[in-house]
Amino acid sequence: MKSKIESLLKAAVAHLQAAHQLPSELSPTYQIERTRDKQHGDFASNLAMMLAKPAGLKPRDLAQQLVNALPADPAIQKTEIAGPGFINFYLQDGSQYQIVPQILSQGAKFGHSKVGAGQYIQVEFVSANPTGPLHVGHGRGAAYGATLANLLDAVGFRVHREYYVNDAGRQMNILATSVWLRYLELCGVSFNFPSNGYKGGYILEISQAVLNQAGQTWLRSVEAVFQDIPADEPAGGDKEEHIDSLIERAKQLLGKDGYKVFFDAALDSILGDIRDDLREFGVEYTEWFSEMSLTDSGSVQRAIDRLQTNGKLYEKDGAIWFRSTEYGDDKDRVVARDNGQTTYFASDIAYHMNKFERGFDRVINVWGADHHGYIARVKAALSALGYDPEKLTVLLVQFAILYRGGERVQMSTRSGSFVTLRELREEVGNDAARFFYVTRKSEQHMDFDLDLAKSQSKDNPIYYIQYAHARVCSILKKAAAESAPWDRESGLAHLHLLDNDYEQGLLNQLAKYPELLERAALQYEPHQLAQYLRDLAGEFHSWYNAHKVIIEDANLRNARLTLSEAIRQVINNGLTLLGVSAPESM
RNA sequence: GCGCCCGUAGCUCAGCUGGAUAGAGCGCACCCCUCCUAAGGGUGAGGCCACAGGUUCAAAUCCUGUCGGGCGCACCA
Repeated sequence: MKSKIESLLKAAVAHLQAAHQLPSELSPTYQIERTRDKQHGDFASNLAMMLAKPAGLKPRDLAQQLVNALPADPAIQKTEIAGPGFINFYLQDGSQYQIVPQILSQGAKFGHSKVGAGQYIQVEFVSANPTGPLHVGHGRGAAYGATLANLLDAVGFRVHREYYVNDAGRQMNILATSVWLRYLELCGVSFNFPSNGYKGGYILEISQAVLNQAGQTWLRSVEAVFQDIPADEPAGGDKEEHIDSLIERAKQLLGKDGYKVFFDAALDSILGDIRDDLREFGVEYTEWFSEMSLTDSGSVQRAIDRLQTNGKLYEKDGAIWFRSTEYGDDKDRVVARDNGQTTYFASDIAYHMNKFERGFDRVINVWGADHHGYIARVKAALSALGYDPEKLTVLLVQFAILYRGGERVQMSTRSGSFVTLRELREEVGNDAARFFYVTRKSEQHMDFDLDLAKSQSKDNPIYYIQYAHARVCSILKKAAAESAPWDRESGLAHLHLLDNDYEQGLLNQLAKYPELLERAALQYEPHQLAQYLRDLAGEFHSWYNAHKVIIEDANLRNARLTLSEAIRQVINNGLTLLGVSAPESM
């Protein structure tokens, strides 16, 4: 409907331009919105106010000219000029009912569109280091990224969902070494565990698994392990030097194959756990992209060479630096350390180069808000490589703060007392977790009330929406049981009987759904869909309480059953995009 | 100190990419099931949209500054 009105207005503008009443070089943006108040008709446009100045006319006078030039259309009953110069459109009586047969015939596809025009878009999200289980912070990124990808899919983009696996680099070495050290402890060796090592309980489980499988093959004496290793921090040394030396010692004592046993055991176990966790959370990926593959395939070196060729690198203090300040970054960044090791940032450059080489029309990164400082350097790298940094959008997700019993749940990575995503899912359920995570704007700090997410009452928006869905199912069942089953044809033929304010409001709300989806997708704001569903469920519950559906009058009954089914379909479609189930009974 | 995000009802948050009287839920005070699931509905109170300037026919929305909160500023990942 909006696009129809837009084309009418365009025609009017063109007509006035042809008559030289408007300058010909105008390229206005056509804003047509649904009115909030029925007194202002069904749709309104502010076009006359926007064009008043360039046209040299008073807004209301221009509005009058536009209205005069507007082609007649059967769907428009009348237009009015109101307020400072709004053009209000009143739809032909009866047109509001058209949405119902549309919903019924399109079913699960209702609301989908083609605005994405098949553009190839990558959404990279979560990408947590495989050094431990996902925690509740990652959960928000997962829910947000997955829902965003679903939305983009629904409006016609070709979506590639990707998880970047940081399986290379120092943290992985610390992890592998930690597993080996725990293994040594299980073999009865006694020593002080490095303060910078990974201490979570899951490490011990991996060590135990290696022990079960390989026996004491990789047991080395405490003397061999710790001889000439610089002191750890509690002993007055440097914890970084300490752990780095232990990593080297592990590689040396275990050999390439032995070290790989621990490295792979750690990676496979933790990454496997992350995959299971996300799958159970309803999050699926097109691709799990390995950082190691970038090094192995020479992409990292290739990216560095390309920057070198473009004159964007220089050497200082033995390290190789990238001139990111040329592109607005705060300072230049190191891509290769003085010990020859390439940095994490170098991998990141190669990864983003790879993304662009794969030919995505658009690339979206969903990052934790604590990474915002990296945006400038990554975009700088893209520019320096000769790509358009505008094609990359980085969306930041703020952390969620958990509350239980009105108290903030304390979390800290250092003490290991963080709440895992799995614990959250087990406590509140997948549906509530998925929904709660996306009810707020992603860049908004969020309070996650665990008690509310668990409560089974109208206070809990997810139950409230699911209950609306179940209620419709229940009505349809009840109607069939009372030998007054829903007659779809009769219902569609008598939609005009739906004339009270509740029903009119519901029809209007349903008609908004396709526009809502499009906006939520293009603005990358899944929370709009969550809000919408809450509103739709609310209007449905009010109607349900005010008017009975299963009544004697067969025509009105069927019309109401038809409207109910349309509501159910839209709620189902929306919940599906959110990754939330739509139960038939509760 | 510099950069990014955020300040809307007592609380948690929307506010349709600048529009016509600022919305919802919770909480609070009342009310509604011989009636399709009360896991629901209704009524009421509650706001100088942090503050000060500016742009505009029009600002919660855009710009500048101030104050307040969060997060970043490694040859770590």
